[in-house]
Amino acid sequence: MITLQAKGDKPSSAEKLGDLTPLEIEAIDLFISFLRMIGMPKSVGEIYGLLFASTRPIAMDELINRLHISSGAASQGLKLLRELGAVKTVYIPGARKDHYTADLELSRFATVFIKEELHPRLSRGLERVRRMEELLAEFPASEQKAASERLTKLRHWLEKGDTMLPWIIEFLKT
Amino acid sequence: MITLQAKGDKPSSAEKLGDLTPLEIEAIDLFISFLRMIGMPKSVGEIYGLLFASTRPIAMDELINRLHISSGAASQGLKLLRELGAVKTVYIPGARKDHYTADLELSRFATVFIKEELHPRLSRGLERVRRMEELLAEFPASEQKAASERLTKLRHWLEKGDTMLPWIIEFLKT
DNA sequence: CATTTGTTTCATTTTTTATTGAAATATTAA
DNA sequence: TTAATATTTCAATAAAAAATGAAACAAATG
Repeated sequence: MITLQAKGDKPSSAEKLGDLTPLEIEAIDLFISFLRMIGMPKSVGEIYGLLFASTRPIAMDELINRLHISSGAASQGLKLLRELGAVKTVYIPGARKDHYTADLELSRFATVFIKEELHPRLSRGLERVRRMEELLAEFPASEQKAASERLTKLRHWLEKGDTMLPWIIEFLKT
Repeated sequence: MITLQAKGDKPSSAEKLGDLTPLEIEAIDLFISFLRMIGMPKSVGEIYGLLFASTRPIAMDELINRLHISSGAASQGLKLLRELGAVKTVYIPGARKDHYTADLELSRFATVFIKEELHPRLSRGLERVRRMEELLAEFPASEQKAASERLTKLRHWLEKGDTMLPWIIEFLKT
């Protein structure tokens, strides 16, 4: 593969089918790292990163070529990002292929993570604690006290965490 | 393996080398789910879950037997939890083996995650954005504006996120 | 409607992450 | 000491997660 780039070249000239520019690489790296934190595979970070770095809309085959990912990964990654609302399809007159751009509302990632991962887990956690508190009733009195203290502590903590989520969402949105 | 438990038995009788009680199972499940979210393997969740559910200190071989995990997983899991401060060694007069208890300061998990994962990533992200803003200088004026808007937006968002972390830590602690 | 082009699906493969358990090391007891 | 017990380490293995790419499907073109 050709990785050369004429010396004086300013970015944007070597794009399209060429290799990634330094700026693109930085952006991709950044989003790989962030999206991985909320459980997304590398390929999704790459896709969003490249779309974020690029002003003009990009078609799937360009993502495949420039990122060197498979069509499967590109298709699934785009689907996921579209479902999140993090990527939009752009209409380009006379273009056969679909073209994509990054939606810049970054809070979306945090929000989705909170709503779909964190909050449900806290809720299920709280249910569980209640169930545990019931189970505790059948314990010998000797153990009841210490155990129920722990459960109360755990419940308080889960409740507090859950209270916090809407704030965080709000704060990040504005 | 024996999984029976006489009908009238109240918990705590079948412990030690027996199977897990319903309460323990709930606690373990809960902590597997939570600790997995901050990137810890199942075995660590199991260990902390069992220690949390148990009032009395537990030795490593009991963890191994009751959770059916290997000595390696037990040793490494305990090491990690000790390093986090989430598990303490308890001195028991005349006991050969080390005994462990769960530290109940649950905010510790969130705090560690924030300080060791989230904050460093935001910092590195900010560095990167600055680097990108420099790279941008070499761009054709036509692309400069749109791109620099994005970077500014990204930078603001990272800064805002990073501001928030100390609050969250504070709030969860109290 | 046939053909070309673009996209999705999903069984297979690759990569990454976690677990195992035997051997090495450390610790306590006799 | 030495033997017995407890713990850690780490190469090998297993399990989980992600990526691949060929085949099925869909959409646009002429």
